[in-house]
Amino acid sequence: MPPTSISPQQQRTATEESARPPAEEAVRAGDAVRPRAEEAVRAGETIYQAVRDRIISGELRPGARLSIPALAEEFSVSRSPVRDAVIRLVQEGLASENMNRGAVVARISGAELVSLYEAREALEWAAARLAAQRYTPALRRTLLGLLTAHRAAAEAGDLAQHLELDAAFHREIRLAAQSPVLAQMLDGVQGRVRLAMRSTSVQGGMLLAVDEHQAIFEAICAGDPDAAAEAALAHIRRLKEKLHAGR
Amino acid sequence: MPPTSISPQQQRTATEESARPPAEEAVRAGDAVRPRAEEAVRAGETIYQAVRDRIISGELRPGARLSIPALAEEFSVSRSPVRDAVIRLVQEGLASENMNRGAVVARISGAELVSLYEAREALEWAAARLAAQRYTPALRRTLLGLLTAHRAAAEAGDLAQHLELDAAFHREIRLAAQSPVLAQMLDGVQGRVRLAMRSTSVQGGMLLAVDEHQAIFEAICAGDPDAAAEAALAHIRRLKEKLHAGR
DNA sequence: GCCCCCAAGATTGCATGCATCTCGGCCTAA
DNA sequence: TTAGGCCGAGATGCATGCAATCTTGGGGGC
Repeated sequence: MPPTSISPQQQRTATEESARPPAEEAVRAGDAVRPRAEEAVRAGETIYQAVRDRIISGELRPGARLSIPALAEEFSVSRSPVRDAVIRLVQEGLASENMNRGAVVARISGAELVSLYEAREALEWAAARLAAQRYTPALRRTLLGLLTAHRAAAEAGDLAQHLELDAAFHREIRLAAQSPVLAQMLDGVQGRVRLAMRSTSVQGGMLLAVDEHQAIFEAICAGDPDAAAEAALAHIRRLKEKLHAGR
Repeated sequence: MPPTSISPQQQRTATEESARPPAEEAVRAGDAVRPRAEEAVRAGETIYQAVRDRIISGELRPGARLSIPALAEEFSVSRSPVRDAVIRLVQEGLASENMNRGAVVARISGAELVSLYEAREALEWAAARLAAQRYTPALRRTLLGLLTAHRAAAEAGDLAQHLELDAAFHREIRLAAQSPVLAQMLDGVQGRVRLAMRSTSVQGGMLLAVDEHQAIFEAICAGDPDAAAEAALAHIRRLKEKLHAGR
């Protein structure tokens, strides 16, 4: 299939690949007047999501150019929706741009990474507290499953699985906190942290991370917000201090 | 003067008001080859700032339409930079949009306001801690000046001054924290909180706020991060609980 | 009288044109 | 050889065109 392709959804100038299917326009008889196109998502939204995924997954490294014409051609759209997407990525801090020189995937400096962790400390602290306050047995089951899998992965030394399950654990907690603003901020921080990790590869302590997660888990299940918050804080703070050391 | 006017800076299609100054092009002799136009800011940036100010200042109420053609005409630019600005405002949470129906100034629901305060609790908690760690005498002087003026305003019952000085106090602390990510998040939260206050007018406790600020101030000046964080937390938490009550 | 349908007007989202800007390579001069 | 400036290719930021969609008010059907 072609590299990627946005649902046409509207606007078919038919400049190239004209030869449009002649009478295909009429929908098969019996159909409703308009299938309504389920959701009708904007092209700009699709591109935003796609490029964001590439940045966070590491497919696009820090410093990589986000060329608007190139992306436009790749997604088979004009430059407008691509521009919209890039603007959003810049606003989000995942890309940075210089006047008249386009945007590049952001390079997270050491100082900014520390700042990110300072923010993350506070946010995870709050999220764990709220999660403990809003504890449900379903949460316990979910977290327990993640923890078990995580410990197995850590003992096996599976780094990819570790990263995946670590992120999943934190994601569950911020979902359980049921605070959309907190969750959105943590999402943003998480994305930028992952981006930064492409540059400064500070990893390790997989089993220690599992133990700390377990402490958070136990405090949440005990319905002890203060203990949960403290455990989360200690966990993130340790990661932050590893950054200082790893510098 | 015309309502607003973006620095032309580039692009002069010369559709209207053509009659361009003929030989004015050549700079006065002796000048550098190019004055470089100081900063050369984008039109979209100017519009973003302007509309953002209007939203936060309350000139544009929640629910007000952000009509792209109307704004384009007002600022005497095309729709493109206006579109860019609106996209950024939506991304920031100050506006919301429905597919094919444009954007409106965001209506912050009660639930979202609570969530905003949950996040603000955490962020102010962290900012006060960092400010205490990074204490300098200059910070002491600045905060002391603000506190004195704030107390006077509160005793005089000057609501506008109270709001102004309250915001200034918190701004100083998040500057003193020297954590760009934290500061940016607090900015975003603060903007949306102000927006929400347009709908749910819960105010009061000016003198109490001053007292709480003083407690934060004293802890910071004492170089006690834990006490500063706790004082800030208590301050925001009280405001949050007033929301619950005021509902 | 009330409701549904529909057409006009306005607006959105995307496509595209265009002037300016930046950057790389090449040429000239020291 | 190296420093410095000129030129061209490509990209950016803004302007504008256009089809599809949404909104709104009035007319016809019940």
